[in-house]
Amino acid sequence: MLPAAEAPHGVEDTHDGAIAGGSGYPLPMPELPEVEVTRLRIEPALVGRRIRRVVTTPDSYFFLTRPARLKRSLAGRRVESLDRHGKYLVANLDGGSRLVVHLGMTGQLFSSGATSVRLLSATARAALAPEEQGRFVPDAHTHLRLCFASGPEVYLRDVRKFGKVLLLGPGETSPRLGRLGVDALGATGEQLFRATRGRRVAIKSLLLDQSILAGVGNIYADEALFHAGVRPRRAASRLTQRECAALAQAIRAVLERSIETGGSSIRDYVAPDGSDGAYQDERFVYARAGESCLRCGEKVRRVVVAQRGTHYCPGCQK
DNA sequence: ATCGTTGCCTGAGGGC
DNA sequence: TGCCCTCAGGCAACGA
Repeated sequence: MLPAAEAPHGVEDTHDGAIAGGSGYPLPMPELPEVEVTRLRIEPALVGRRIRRVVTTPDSYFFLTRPARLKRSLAGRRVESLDRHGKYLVANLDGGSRLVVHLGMTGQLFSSGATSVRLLSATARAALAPEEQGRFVPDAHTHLRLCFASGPEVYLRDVRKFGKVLLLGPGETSPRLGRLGVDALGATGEQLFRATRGRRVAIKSLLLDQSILAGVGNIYADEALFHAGVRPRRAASRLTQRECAALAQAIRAVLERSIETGGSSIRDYVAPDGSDGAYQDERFVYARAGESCLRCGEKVRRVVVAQRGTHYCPGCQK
């Protein structure tokens, strides 16, 4: 795939299917695979480049660092590297400061050099002048816009503003990052077994706890529990060592597989270059309530656990 | 310490 | 057609 930064900064390249709506499935959120895919795709447009100017929307709770300080501190900084911790993206800047981004539920990080951009709300369509058909124009949801001396700009767009952006000074730490548990890609059965001891909450709730495993969200929690054969409402403390091993293995497998296929994109997730992830086609339970289990044929059920839609197969999961 | 609840936000979709 | 209502949910803060 062509790195986003190599695509010409022009209308033509953003033309094809640039603006599109959703497909009608329930809202997923960017989880570890989507954030990792975003990281990989936005990296070429960010790393090695020096920020010249920063444009933001008005101050709001989206900004854990006030816009005025963001603009002041980011201007002139060069992006040295881009890391991911769980669902957080961390841009390391020269001088030692770090720009931290969380995509929340509807966050989109992409560059104007992307080959196409699938925007989340239809209102953005109205922002497109006819002569700029297909080319992204920063709108009211575009909370952060990074301009460089030349070449593509980088946008952080978030319709619902559940995402967050903050700037850490040299050596400064963040409770948000500090609280994160082990990255879910490296989850082991032993870690999971230890973390579940003495915990009476549903195993699904525990999987969503970012201080234990960082990166698992609603979709992959449901999918991993399916593959491990564990019902989401089981008390965490009741899982056996063997089940924890199976669950850790399932978590790693679904996350890795999703990264391979470009991340889920049922509706809200949008790759910076607009390409769609295909993992949605490999879902066994998520958003399949009432449909037949692909493995045993029983009807997939939907319940609410930890205030979140939760899907499982009563035939396959015990 | 752990657990459950609340609020932040806005678009989509259903019902009438 | 269009309005009103509900739902979706990551995360931190809060109260029990």
